[in-house]
Amino acid sequence: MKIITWNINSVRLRLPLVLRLLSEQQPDVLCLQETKCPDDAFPVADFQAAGYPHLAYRGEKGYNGVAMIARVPLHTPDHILWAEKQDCRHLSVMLENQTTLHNFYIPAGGDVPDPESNDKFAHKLQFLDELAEWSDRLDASQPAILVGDLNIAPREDDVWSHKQLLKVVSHTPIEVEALNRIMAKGKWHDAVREMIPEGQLYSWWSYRAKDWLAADRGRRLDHIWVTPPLRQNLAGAEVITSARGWEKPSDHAPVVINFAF
DNA sequence: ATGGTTGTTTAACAA
Repeated sequence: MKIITWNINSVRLRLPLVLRLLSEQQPDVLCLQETKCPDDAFPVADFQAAGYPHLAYRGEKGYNGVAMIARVPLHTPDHILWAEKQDCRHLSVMLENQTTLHNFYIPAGGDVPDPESNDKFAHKLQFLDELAEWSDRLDASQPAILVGDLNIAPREDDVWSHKQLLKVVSHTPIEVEALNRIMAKGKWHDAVREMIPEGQLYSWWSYRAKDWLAADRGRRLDHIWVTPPLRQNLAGAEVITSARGWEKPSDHAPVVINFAF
């Protein structure tokens, strides 16, 4: 089974890129974030025609939005509301093999890494607090997968310069420690880093760079986690960096996980 | 030290 996560930054504008990824990669499930698409405008027929009849989506006008595009059935779509907002930032389904799949879009958090002066950063930290409490209550003996744009690059080799990003939202100690506290409980394991344990690894490159590839000032903001029962089934991970260079790209690249079932 | 780009929706706002 192959699952891909991708922050698409408008599913309607980038529909041709999504269809290209489905065709080239043939994932069983593609999880999208930042669809920026109300549910009544989701391009259902295009995905069905591409061989992906099973869809789950929660969108809103202009911002946020999460979706799953699958060639396998997606049962009991559900969601949780986080940090006292109605944002479409979470979507979960049950797969045929009784594995729960969670798709998250964690708030970016604005520019200033101070919750006192920046409401958006306070919102991000509250979201992370609630994610920690929710993870504590999770039955990790059951197979579950968590994917999405978590908007945090936790490791020094998840960013182009650890030192230069210490005060940049996405790599500040307060966010990184919040994420690491969740991981330290042993409920979730970083599946991508279990498959690719060493070296620089990024999934996002800013639009503002003149030449994103030459500068290569990336960050690993997109993640795939699994509960302990699935660790033994991990069979490879990959960032499709080339997709960042496609025509009219998202600023995020797709992240792939393969399971040996 | 600063500005740099993109998408949605139309002058900001979010990322």
